[in-house]
Formats: sequence, C-alpha cells, structure tokens
Amino acid sequence: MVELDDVAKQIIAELQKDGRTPFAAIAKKLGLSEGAIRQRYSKLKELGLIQVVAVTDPMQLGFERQAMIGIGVTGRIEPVADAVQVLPEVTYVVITAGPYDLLVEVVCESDEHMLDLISNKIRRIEGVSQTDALMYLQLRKQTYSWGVR
Amino acid sequence: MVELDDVAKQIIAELQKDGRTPFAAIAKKLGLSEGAIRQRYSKLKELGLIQVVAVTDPMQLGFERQAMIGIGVTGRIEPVADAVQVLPEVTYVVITAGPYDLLVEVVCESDEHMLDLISNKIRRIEGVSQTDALMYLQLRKQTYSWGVR
DNA sequence: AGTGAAACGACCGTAGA
DNA sequence: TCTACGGTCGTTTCACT
Repeated sequence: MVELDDVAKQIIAELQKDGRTPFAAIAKKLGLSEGAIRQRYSKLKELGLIQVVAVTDPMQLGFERQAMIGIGVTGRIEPVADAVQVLPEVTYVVITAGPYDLLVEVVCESDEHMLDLISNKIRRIEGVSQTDALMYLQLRKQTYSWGVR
Repeated sequence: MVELDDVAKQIIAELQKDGRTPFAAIAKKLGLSEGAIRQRYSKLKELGLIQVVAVTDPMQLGFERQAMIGIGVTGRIEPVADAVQVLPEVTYVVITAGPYDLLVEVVCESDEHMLDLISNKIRRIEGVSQTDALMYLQLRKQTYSWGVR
C-alpha cells in the first residue's frame, strides 16, 4: 500500500476528469512548476499507481459480447486468478468475498466465442468449481473520478 | 449503435495503450495529418464514444472499500438503474442477464459507509428485491486495450 | 523534490481543396 | 473529411538548488 500526498491526489483527480489535461494547466492550478507535475506523473505511472487510457463501451461500438463471470473456487484463489488473467479476452479480474470468489470481466466477439471461452478455458482451470455468466445487456454508467465528487 | 471505420478504431487502439500519445504521433503512424486525428478524436469524444481518463486502483492507494453489488429487480430494470447511477459512490452500472439484473460497482470510505449505502440507499430503491455484496479483496487485472491484443 | 530557461515539438484556429 | 500553415503553448533536457 502506498501513501499519496495531497499533490499526487490532486494530479490524479485532474487526470480522472480529462487524461489529456496539459501538465502546465495542472501546475498552474496547484501552484507548482510544469516539471514538478511531469516528474510526479512519470513516477506514479512507473509505479503502476496510475495509467492514462482511452475507455469506451465495446457494445456501443457494436464490437463484441461482454459479460461478468462469477467464479467459485475450491482451494487457493490466487492460482485461479493467475490462470484467468492471462486470457486475452479477460479485461478485469478481482478477488472478492461473497457469493463468488472471483469476478472476471470478459469481452468476446460472438456468443460462440463466449461459450468456448467459458466451457473450454475458464471451467477447465484447476480449482474452478462454479461459473455464473452475467451477460451485459446495457452499460449505464462508467466513472473514473471517484476521489473527486 | 455506431459503425466506426478503420481509422477511428486505430485511434482508439493507440489511446487505449497510452491516452497521452500525441496526435501527431498517431497521425504519422496512420499516414494522416495531425489535424485529421485531432478532429476525429474531438468528434469521438463529443459523441461520448471515447473518454481519456486516469485510472487507478483505489484500494492500492489505501483509500476506500470497494464492492460489486449484484441486484435483483422486480418489474422494470431501467428505473432502478437510473436511481442507482445518480449515487456518487457508484462508479459502474450495467444491466445484465443472469443471476442478477444489475451489477453496480461502488467505492466507499469505510465499512460503515458501505453498510449505510447498501441498507439505506440501494435497498430502499423501489423495485430492488435482492442485493448481494461482493466485497473486493484484491484487484488483479485491469485492461482497457480490448480491441488490440 | 523542485525551479528556470532555451530548443523543440505539439496543438489549434483558420483557410482552402 | 482532410490538408496546410502560423502563432501559441506544452514538453524536454539540462544545469542548478
């Protein structure tokens, strides 16, 4: 775990609103030099604490089928998480406490692709005891500015 | 639904890798002018098809408690989705087919905050018949470059 | 960690095919 | 929708604190 100071938090907050905000603009807002902001951004990025990326809704673009797979695991969860997260269709993996041990978001090109992924890849992983597919019908909200409000 | 041509898809793919990639660099790669890329980016953004943002792992920063709430709904799902997505703690809402009708990701400051949110806000929404909280223990993978591979 | 300055490159408006 | 161009602004590097 990492402790971030106020400057780092504010840089993150600005970039959560618009990831292309010039460092100079952030610098002006925070009363620091451009270089200081860029230096901090580079470090945050290097440490894997932040990434600036384009996000879209694949379904809205007519691309693919999407689902969240709830997985029940017997035995240790980590090895299953490791095995799942190397699959290219998998965009999101989180270990959870509750009805499932693992939540896995997947993006597929078709129903057949999805079926193959679940039946022949995910369900055959050692330790997977149960899978529930929650097919995405419509994405309603997607926000990245949680610290801001 | 929107049909994107190849240029748009490639712009998105580049920005999925690094959202701060200069338009000029993308232009060079695609053999177009910088202005063309900027113009297309602006339009994609305006249409809400793409957003460039900073993403982090709140838990890794020691910030908050996170969970996915699986919600069962009686009657129409859309009004419930609307009511849920205005809550500031809610970062993600998707209508699904499967064990739940709605998946809702929430970021809270503490267990008490989470409890209050679920008991006093979400469960009191008209039409909510069931909620399962899947508390996040550890985020393992988070990718935004699905079209790329 | 942060500053400042100079060279370079990116961005953005406007005009035009 | 795209290109071209010029002025403005952002980024990079380096020497310094």
